[in-house]
Amino acid sequence: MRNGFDEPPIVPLSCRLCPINRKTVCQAFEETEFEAVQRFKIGDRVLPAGRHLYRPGETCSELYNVLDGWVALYQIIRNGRRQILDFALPGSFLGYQPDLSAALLHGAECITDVSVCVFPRSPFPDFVKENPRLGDRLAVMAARDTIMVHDHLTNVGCRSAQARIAYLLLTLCMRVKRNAKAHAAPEVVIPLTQNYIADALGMTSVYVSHTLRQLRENNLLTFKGGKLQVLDPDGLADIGDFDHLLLV
Amino acid sequence: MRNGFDEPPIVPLSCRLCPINRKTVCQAFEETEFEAVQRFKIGDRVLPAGRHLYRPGETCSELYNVLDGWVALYQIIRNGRRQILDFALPGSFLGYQPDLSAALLHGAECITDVSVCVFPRSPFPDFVKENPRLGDRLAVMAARDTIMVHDHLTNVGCRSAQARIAYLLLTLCMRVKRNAKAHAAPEVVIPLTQNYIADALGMTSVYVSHTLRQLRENNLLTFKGGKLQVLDPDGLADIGDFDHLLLV
DNA sequence: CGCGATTTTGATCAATGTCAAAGGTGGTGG
DNA sequence: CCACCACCTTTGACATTGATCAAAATCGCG
Repeated sequence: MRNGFDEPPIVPLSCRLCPINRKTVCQAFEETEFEAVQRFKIGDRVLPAGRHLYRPGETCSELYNVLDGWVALYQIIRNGRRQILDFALPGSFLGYQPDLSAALLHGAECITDVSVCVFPRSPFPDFVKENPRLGDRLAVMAARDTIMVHDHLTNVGCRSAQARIAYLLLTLCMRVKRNAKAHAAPEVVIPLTQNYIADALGMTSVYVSHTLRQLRENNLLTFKGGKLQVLDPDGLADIGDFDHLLLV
Repeated sequence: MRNGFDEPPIVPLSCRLCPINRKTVCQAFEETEFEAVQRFKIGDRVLPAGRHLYRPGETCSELYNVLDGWVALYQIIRNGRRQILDFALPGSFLGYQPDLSAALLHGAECITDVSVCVFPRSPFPDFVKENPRLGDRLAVMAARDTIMVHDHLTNVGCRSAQARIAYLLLTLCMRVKRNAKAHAAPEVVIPLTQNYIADALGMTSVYVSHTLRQLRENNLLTFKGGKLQVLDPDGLADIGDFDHLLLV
């Protein structure tokens, strides 16, 4: 009903078997407490690519754990430009903010088909009070988000176009590999169009295309059809002056 | 001793009388609990302008509540450029991150003389466990920080030089006025050099100078010696396409 | 096969950076 | 009280990056 679309069906899933229960807010719970979470959650939901979980300025009655897929968190300003703030991957907790009943300042758009686990929003503060470790866990996750946005901001503010793209792709590459642990595929799936990359990095999609060609012509990488091949990791890290420090 | 300087002396202050005890993490405590905070804190400290609370890559044994003054949070990348992530004002809680024992990824430099309330770092997680509302409060504050960085990122990524500066100054103006409640002074103190502004907005200080002149010549504002006069609030909000939405 | 969305390419232009030098400003010590 | 120094700001000429516009090529999909 939200956004004028029919909502996809809700599919129940056991929290105990949830593939991301150690990565998201649920890490705050012991194995034996999962049934409380199970009772609290509304269910699971699948959204097609292009659908919005919520839009900037909306109020929302839910909170989301990303189970699968890629989500873009973004803001839009009056001049029409869009800034992508972060790409949310499985394990991200979406929609949390200081005042849960206030309008959301950012939006969340599904880049791929996405499945989420849905929490009800208004009872959430009480749920946190009943589960003290949850507050702690939320703080840690929010602090982690802050660090990621810091790095993103530094990328946008301090680097050239080539460096911005190199850095972004390397970072995403690391995140994807960390999730899909232990397989050294030559190709990494990064399902972004050049337009998403442009909106994330504060540039235009045609300049992204131009810059990607430069990187390709220097045999640093290949990026086509949402698949990234890093041909020269060291060269690319050098271009992107990627510090290898970040473990985020 | 840190940074090779002598540390300024520590001055004890009553938490109950603390001017910012309702704004920072301490908001989690009841009036009657303040003595626990008082026992936990190390003391207060005054640092001169230019001094660093901590630098990127350092480990740190403390956490800080800003009592007075302006602090720049920043990152530096290999090419030597610096990105200012946020300006911390009284009430900010500095140094918190997901893994407290890890090296800090950003630095904190005093823009003005600054006074802080100092917490010990390693006992902090236990302190949070003993005071469940503190975890909650930390989460809220971290979420608030995330929103502020989101806005900052959008500013840097989406706006022109004029708009970036207009937006930043308006935002800071609001924050300052909110702190020093209820006096409609014609001048607002924003103790930043053009270089700080440049590093915050991903531009050079000479272009900041140039752009400030444009704004001044259009009778939008005056900014000299760290004092801002907004001559044309509506015009400035228009240039900075400032949405008035944000209540952060 | 055909359509919409995405990517590519090239030409041109505007915004911002770079460099260099001159002016201001405030603080410190004599 | 003055002189000096460090730092900040201003200015102008020029270089460069990245945006804009427009059109063609490609891709994915029904």
